[in-house]
Amino acid sequence: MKVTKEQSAANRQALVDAASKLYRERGIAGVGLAEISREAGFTHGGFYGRFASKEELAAEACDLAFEASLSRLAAQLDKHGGDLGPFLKRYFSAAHRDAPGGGCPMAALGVDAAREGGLLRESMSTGIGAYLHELATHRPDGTVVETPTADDEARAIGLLATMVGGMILARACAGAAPALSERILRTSLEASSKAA
Amino acid sequence: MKVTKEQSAANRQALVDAASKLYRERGIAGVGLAEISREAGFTHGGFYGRFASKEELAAEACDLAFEASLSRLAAQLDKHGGDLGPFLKRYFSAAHRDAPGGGCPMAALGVDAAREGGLLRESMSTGIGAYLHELATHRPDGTVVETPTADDEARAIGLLATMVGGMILARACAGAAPALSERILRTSLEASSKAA
DNA sequence: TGTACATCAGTGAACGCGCGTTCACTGATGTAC
DNA sequence: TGTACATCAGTGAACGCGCGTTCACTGATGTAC
Repeated sequence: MKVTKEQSAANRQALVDAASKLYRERGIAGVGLAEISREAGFTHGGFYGRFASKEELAAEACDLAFEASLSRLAAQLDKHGGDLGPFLKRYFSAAHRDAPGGGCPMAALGVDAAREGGLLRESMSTGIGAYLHELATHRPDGTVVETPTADDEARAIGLLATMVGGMILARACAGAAPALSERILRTSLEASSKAA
Repeated sequence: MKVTKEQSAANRQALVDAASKLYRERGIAGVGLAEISREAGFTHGGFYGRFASKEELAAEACDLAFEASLSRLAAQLDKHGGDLGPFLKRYFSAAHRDAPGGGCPMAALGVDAAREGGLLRESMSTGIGAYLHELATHRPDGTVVETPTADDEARAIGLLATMVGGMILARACAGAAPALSERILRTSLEASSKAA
């Protein structure tokens, strides 16, 4: 049955929402369109009326995850006068480690983007660029620059590498080596706080 | 047809070899047992005479990748008198970025270990621990300690996080944003060299 | 050392299942008069 | 404003395919005599 244009747009968005969460939790290859459709409240028959392919959904799901992540970063920076500390503390929390579905798109989907290529890698590349820009323009002393220097860029890349690597390592041994996982979180937080 | 015990052991090993490469290239969920068997030169019918499950193969494939990785690290440290520089230069090379199948198990399978859990996460946790130990016991000044201090541990974790995160980010935007990918490799190398 | 036979590594076909994708159909929406 | 009808969002069933796993079978290996 047909629904209103607004409802239809909301329904499409519900699919992207569900995909963004499930893909970050279990990977692109780990979740089927049927499950995503079910999670959003639909049958999967209508999928190809809304998306050209699974790849397109994955790319939009990645975009959405970056939007949320970037606005969280911007909000935290804004709230604390440019101090990255509070943001990093949340980033390296056990809560974030244990809930990838709502967390950092790079730690959750970076490897998938490398494997899948195509639209997802495009989205991921754009997102990484935007994230680096946000980090680079906010200097440790609290000042904000419009055009970051090479040093600003380098600081941002080092910081982001520590964030993504630390989170992936902490997740990779969570449960199996809990003490190690905690130590990785704590140490990565210290290392990134010093750098930022 | 039956084969000699030695041949049978070699055949089993060929499966682990193939799995170790293919899983690192395309992920655990991205490669089937039939393809791995074919790559090793067999039909997939005999698989369950050699392994209890796909999970068991994945764990052994991960173990093998760590063995190779750790001995490469040890060999480089040995060759250059404890200097990590040459190893890091190879780690952050375009060659390593473009050939995950023979490369770092943490950058390639860390996220899969977090998703799959079970035996794979056990293997990954053990491997991460061993890798961190190797890094921690080799100090930047070239000396080797038997029992690393908390500072040694922290240095190792910060270093490994930069390695894994930098490699994953470089791979995630390779092709789609080549200049950015190169910059991530170069900057991560500088950041990790300074830390080590 | 030579022969007879039990073992078992590997084959090939099949299992139920979920995958991404397609399509004929339904019926409420939104438009034309 | 009220009615007739075309549009099209969403349904439900089906497609071919590859998945992990199972199993009856084959025939060379390795052992017992």
